[in-house]
Amino acid sequence: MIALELTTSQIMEIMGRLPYFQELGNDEISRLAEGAREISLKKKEILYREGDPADALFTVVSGSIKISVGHSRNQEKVIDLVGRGQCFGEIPMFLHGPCPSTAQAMEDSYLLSVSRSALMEALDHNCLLAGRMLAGVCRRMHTLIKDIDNCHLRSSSQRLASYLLQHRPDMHSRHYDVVLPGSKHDVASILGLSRETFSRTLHQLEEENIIRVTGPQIRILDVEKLQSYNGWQRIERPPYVKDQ
Amino acid sequence: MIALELTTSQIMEIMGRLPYFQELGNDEISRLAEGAREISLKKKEILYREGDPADALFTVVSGSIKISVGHSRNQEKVIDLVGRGQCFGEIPMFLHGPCPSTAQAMEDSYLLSVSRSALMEALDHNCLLAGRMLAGVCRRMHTLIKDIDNCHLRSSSQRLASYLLQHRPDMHSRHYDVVLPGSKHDVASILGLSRETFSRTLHQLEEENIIRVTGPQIRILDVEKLQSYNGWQRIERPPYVKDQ
DNA sequence: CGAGCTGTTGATCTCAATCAATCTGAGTGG
DNA sequence: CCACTCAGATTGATTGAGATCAACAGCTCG
Repeated sequence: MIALELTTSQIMEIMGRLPYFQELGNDEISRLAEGAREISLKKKEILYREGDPADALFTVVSGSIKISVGHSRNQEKVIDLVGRGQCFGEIPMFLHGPCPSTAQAMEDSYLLSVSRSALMEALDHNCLLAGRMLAGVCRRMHTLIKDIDNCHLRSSSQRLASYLLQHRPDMHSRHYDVVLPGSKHDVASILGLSRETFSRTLHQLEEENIIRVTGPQIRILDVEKLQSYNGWQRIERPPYVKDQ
Repeated sequence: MIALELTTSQIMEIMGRLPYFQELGNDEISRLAEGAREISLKKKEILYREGDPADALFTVVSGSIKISVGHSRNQEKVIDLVGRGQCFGEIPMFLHGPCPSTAQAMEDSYLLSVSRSALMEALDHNCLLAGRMLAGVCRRMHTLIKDIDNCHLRSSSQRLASYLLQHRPDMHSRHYDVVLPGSKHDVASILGLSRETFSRTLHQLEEENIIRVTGPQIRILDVEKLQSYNGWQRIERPPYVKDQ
């Protein structure tokens, strides 16, 4: 992990283009930039571990970061894959507690970190920023809930189908591509499957001509069949009646 | 679902005591109260379902609410049990989208709802409120992440042990009680177990004199053994070496 | 009382984890 | 250019934990 020496104005330049901070007042950004650092991570490098203290919010400028739990127990479960422009680390920031998760670079990445003090200062004066952060955190929570729902579906093919349908660009597209946001291992972990099961399930759906897999790209050929996996089982079991 | 006819001043009285809104300016509260309604729910009554539109934030004044997903598919997975003073419904509120989950009263309950317009108005002017809501949402996300981690642990006894340890009042207490926040069925669902497996696991730990179960109350007798379930398995598998 | 709900216990079965082996392609260096 | 390594992905065989099915015990409530 390398902290680069950029000038404040360079950092402001970068921040001004990030979703959270764009269109904020120039003085606001400059104060935030005072508490900001740029961080360079090599592929596989770990930014923080579960339980570490934290006093900064991170934004991905380039590259991608894997957020996971259970890393220390050797039972990694991926909860999010954060791409460029997105933020992470809100939880320890606002709860003033240790990190609940581990953050690891999936490829060489540049991050911008903003210190808690600078951020809190900005939040005290700028409601626009607060609103964006609320929306941001809610969005993360929403995908988390979707993933929980997904992992709770019984069969592996249902989970995969549901995942692929979640990434449908719009309600009416019948064919579309999904590019896996990480290695098959990591995506399997998001789905709560072992990499082996994930691989098998992928091939199973391919056999049935529902999808076509080309490396990390999955082309959806038959949305209806995919949905039938998902919407299946509408058990309307008759109520149990004793002696009848 | 009954919307009671309370006077604005009565609502202000109630709001002033809720965590999110206490200590806000009187004029702020009165404007929020304009957009507020009190809602009465009977036990088992559903406030909203997955996919419903929503334009209000809810706070539990008394009673308790179960938040779950997959309700419509007959595969309910409980993601949160919300008690008095706590808020829910932030996600559709800030994402301007449909509810990702279902909210159902676990007992007769009173709620206060605040309309989106009133809340947004307040957030635009009051950074204190925004900060509290950020902390609130982050806290919910934090427990969500803990639960995901938990459900990903292999054995049922590990999950139960981890759950019970999460509710330890402080790091040093060796004996303590955990009162289940809902029916065994619902708690089992939080742990990602069937109620049958949950029951069996409970009795298994009781057999080993680690806990004592009395209805919804669980007394922890042996924290160390409980921790050994959790911290167990520190697989330090030697790296695979071919022909050696 | 009987209906309905929650929780318990027993028997069975299924699906995904696990172990193990192989394959592929990218990267490295002689 | 080939040999070698290494990480990721795949495929096969096995198995065990937990879901499911089934029956029942308590309990509360009208």
